Amino acid sequence: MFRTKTCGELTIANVGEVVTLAGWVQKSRKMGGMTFLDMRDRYGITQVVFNEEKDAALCEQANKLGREWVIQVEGTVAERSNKNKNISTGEIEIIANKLVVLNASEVPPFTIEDNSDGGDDLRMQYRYLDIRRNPVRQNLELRHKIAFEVRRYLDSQGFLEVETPVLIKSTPEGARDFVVPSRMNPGQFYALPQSPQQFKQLLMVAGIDRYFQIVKCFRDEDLRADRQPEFTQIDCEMSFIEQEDVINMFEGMIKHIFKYVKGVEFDGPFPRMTWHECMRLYGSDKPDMRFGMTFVELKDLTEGRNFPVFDAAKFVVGICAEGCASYTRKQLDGLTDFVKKPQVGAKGLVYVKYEADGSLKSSVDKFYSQEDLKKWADRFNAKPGDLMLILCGEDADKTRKQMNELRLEMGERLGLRDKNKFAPLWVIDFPLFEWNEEDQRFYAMHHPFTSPKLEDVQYLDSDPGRVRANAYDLAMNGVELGGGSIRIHDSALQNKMFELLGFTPEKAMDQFGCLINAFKYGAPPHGGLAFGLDRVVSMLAGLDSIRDCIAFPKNNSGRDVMIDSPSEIDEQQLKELSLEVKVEK
RNA sequence: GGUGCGUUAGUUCAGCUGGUUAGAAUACGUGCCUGUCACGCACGGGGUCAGGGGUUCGAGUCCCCUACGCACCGCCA
Repeated sequence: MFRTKTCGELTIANVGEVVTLAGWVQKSRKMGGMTFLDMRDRYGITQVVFNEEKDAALCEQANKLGREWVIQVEGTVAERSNKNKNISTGEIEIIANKLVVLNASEVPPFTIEDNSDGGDDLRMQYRYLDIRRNPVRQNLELRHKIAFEVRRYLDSQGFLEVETPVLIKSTPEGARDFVVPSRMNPGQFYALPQSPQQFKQLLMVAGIDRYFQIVKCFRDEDLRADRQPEFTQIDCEMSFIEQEDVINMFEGMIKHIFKYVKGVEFDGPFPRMTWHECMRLYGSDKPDMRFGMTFVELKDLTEGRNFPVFDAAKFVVGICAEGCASYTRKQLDGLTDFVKKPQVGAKGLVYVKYEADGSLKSSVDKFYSQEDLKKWADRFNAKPGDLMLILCGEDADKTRKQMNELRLEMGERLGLRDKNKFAPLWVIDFPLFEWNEEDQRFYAMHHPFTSPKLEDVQYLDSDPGRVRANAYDLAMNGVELGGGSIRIHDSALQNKMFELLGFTPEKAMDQFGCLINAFKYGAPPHGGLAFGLDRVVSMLAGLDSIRDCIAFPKNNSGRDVMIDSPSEIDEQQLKELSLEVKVEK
């Protein structure tokens, strides 16, 4: 037997037992004739003691060990004279009587400790060493636990986990597909699924009325801290349900996860807000609800005072930062620089300080009287000591987006984005279509199978932009955790949708023919949603990047720096695949 | 496709206005040390300053290009 105990389980209760441990050398401390060895495995750290006086040869052997060597130690559990309160095994130590080196190790390129000295890049290159560290391993443990609780909850609700294919058909709508050449069908390609959307709807037609799958999805788009080319969805679909049923079922799932994984319970049902309201109050469809600072519109109060910037603007919007009237010139300049960054894109920032003495001081004093500013302050519901920050612009949507950035920045600066606070929000009533300026046409905001609200069907032809969808997202702390919709199950309505989206019947048939045909054979009313597992895990772990909860993630350029992929393939492989490669420089 | 920041010892970083032999911490090695647990002390080895070009009497430092990394915008139904 390699080991009788792990490095994390021995306590004062085991004193006197003879045990065998196996693990890695975390560190050794030589104190004259005594050597203390910290031995590590997945479960913890146990101190092993070697004493020159008792066994000089064994002690000498121990002194030769280096970091990350794999060893096996047999010894007796003893109570320590000096206890270490920081670790669970800190009350005991092993008096070694036998030491076996199972494998030596080179000096690792970074320290395998909770606070490693290694940078991200290096840790990714040696991810198998990085995962030995507690913080990384704990994220993987959390991920496992969440996936486990998802299965436990959905199983208890009668859901069936069904695997769907990974090699499917490319559809040019939406994100770019990753494609895989088919050797047996020269010149033809599979695509990797961006989501199992069509398959899960087919499973509804197939009568699997409660389906889920924890499934890898692939999108060939540029990456971000919260976007990987391959990511994992908790993909779900239900039949004979309405939007309310879906929302309740999966609100239950999220609550279940938080309760059993994190010990967090939410008070009452999650709040809901329509998409339009979200955009009006937060300038975002995934607002961070951990703090206020909702938008206040001011255009009507700014007119007639000859301030050219506001007069020229079609839209004026502001937020009120509580207790920030004491902001210095430098801080305000910093905020102005922030909104002027190309990523935000505002031209400037107007501020109004509500001083403690009740006076109002602003960057537009020349144009607006105290009385004018008082009216603004009243609309903000501002109190003495508050700071109002105002942006304006031609385009209300654009200006709101800029204000959203500023609001989040202020939330950050004021410490209002507490990682241990969780503020969920169902965003409902998304628009069905989204106008694309570049292509001068409507696109489905969600996907082409999303059903319109019954009462809005009348506007499908006359005013498509006005049509709301039976679509919903779950946002939390400014992150979109998931979203979904009630699907169309009526062929006539589906054809209408394709028509509005500019599909000819032939093109629709070519791309979605299977689903269209399936709908001829008794498709039940159905709908569902999908959560980003990586994002859910990151949320519970308080991570800034989903990379940290993925065992082997890709870097910013979509590369796996550990195995060095993607890579070129040899001529023979290309030939078999009937491919020729031409890389333009 | 674009913007910003970065690249100096194994690692994380400092290096000012261009000026003698490029530093610190940590890791590593050697020695001392019998209750350490971020052990301590002493000594030591360790550098293509990302690569290329330019400016200059002189470049880690200034300029340009390239590569790579990170964050973001576009993109992500």
